[in-house]
Amino acid sequence: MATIYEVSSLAGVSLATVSRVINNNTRVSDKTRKKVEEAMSELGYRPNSIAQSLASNRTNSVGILVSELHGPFFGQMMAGIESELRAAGKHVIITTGHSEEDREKEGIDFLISRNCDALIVHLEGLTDEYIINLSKGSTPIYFMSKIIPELEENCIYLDNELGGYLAAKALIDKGHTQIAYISGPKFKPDSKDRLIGHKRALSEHNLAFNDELYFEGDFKETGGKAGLKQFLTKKLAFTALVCANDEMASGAMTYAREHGFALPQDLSIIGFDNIIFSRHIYPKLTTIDNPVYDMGHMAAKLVLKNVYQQKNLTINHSFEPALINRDSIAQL
Amino acid sequence: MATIYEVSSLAGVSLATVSRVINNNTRVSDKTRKKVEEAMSELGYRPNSIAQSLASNRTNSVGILVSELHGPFFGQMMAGIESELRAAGKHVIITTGHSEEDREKEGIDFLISRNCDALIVHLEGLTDEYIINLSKGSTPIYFMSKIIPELEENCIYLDNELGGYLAAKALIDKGHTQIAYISGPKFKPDSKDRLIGHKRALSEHNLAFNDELYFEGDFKETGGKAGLKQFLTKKLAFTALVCANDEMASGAMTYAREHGFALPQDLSIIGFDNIIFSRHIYPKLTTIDNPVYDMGHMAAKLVLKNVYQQKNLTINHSFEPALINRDSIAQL
DNA sequence: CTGTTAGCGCTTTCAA
DNA sequence: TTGAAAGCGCTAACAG
Repeated sequence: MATIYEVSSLAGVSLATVSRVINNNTRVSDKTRKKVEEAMSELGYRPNSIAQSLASNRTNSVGILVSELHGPFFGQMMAGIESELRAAGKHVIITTGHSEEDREKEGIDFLISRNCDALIVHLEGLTDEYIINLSKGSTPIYFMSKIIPELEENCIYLDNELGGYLAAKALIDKGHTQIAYISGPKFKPDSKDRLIGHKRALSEHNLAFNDELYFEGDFKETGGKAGLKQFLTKKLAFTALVCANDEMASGAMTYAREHGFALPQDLSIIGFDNIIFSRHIYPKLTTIDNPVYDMGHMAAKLVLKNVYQQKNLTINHSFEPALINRDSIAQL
Repeated sequence: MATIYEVSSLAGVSLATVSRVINNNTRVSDKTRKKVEEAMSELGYRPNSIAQSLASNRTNSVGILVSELHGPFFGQMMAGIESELRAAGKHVIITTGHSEEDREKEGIDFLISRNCDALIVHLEGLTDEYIINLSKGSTPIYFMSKIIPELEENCIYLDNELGGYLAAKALIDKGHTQIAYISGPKFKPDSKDRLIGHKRALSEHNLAFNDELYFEGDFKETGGKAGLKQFLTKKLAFTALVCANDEMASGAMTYAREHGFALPQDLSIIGFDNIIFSRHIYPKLTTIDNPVYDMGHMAAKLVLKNVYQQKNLTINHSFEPALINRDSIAQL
């Protein structure tokens, strides 16, 4: 591989000049620039990005930490981030935290030790305290689907409360009054906020929240099954079920059908997230859209603006969920 | 951040010695090693990986190119690769090619210019000729779900022919003789091989392949719908449908149900890939397992062995698909 | 507008 | 077993 030296001697200019045309930032005369460019293409020269990084203290890489690499939620998120960053010539280094405190710590350390210019992370296991402390380090960190008051400027988040509200309202609007609720893990803020919104919708319509019809799930298929099972064995009366995400909704549907329910006539179900498959399951799932892809885009823009000084980027930190009407709610 | 200099002066040894303990390869006396380690931890020293890369000409990063970041197939693949590599202290730089020739080229260039030690790629748009030429470069490249005879040692692939065979056989074993087939894009080797296996199963059972009951799909939901629609408008008789992947199977199911079919009684459907959601759709999809996660693992091992000289790694290049029996095939 | 000259922080011969 | 010293390929003052 040709180096900058060879280019400079072939073009008959100095190192610095070649560097300038590579980074086309300072003024170089057109004539000189042309000479250099010719020399570069003649030698098939490509700058060594490692050397650039060492000298400039910038790696043009941003570290991403997600809980899992698979799964529709993170897939969309990564796709949103990567497409934006890639277009700006930056690359992404991706690692996983598996929603566990230790592995998240480790993942972040890993990324930081890799000299990423910035991090975009989706954290589920770490405490806010730890996170705030982390943010004092020299690597800027941005947070997906999370809001930490002290670090609000670094967060991109969804209005989960509104989402919970919309889901409940969709059911109420179709005449449902006995509504069961399968939540995500209580320790996750998303779960809490969605539930708060749910309760607000209920009380706005003078409906009481029934603790018997509440179950704490795990955001996975199994949680949906377990929750519905519990409601059913307790022989509770309800016509509708809100699941705090689509995966649980899918699990609940499967369980319901296995136990003789006709869907949605015997039981209306609404999910949350609008993952790609929600329209493939049967009946097509009515759900709340969670614009993760867009949020990924926005997180990337935030980095581009703050870390790479890109101009003219409008940032908005808060995203709104929206109801996606499909076939899983029956009119009562 | 402390540098190696500070460590060396605090420990009262030379640069070289510190470097040796970092890379704990050469012999350093226990006493010296201990002194250095103490100095390192006292300063909170962490080697600068960029500088290491520049000096050693190794970046400890492997580039991954997938068609898409979302989608269950690539998610599993990346997860397999990342977990193995990460455990070895390597990191992955991920980018996308969107199945298009130009973007795949560009993605590979991008990764190479990033000085990756190796590449693991899933290519769909590039010609074998181009690929073979690429392999002559200095960055070793490994191929997922692909077999290029000249580069077989660098490929990890599935026996698609066998998969196609197993799918057809599953149907035949349940008494089906009129079988429709929705293929993936013809230009993809996977599509071709699956079809070949399908035909072999047919002829082994003295069944003729009916061209009328063949449709070239796109490996997406829409392909499944379009294919089934065509068969239906032509008013062809068939009791079973094989779809060359699960996404198309899901699309076909939706279409069938919208047109009054009871599944699987009126139409048996089998998919291919065993993506996570195949067990969530209704009826639960009988399909052919494609062990992408394991294949990802293996690709990572291949890199660890060949590029990072890790020992004791058994490599096998070829993987076998297997039938996953669920509920979407009716006994005739 | 262009060139000179220090480094960036580490690895790696080569000697001792 | 340890140290000295020469880079790795580039950027970024600074000077001209």
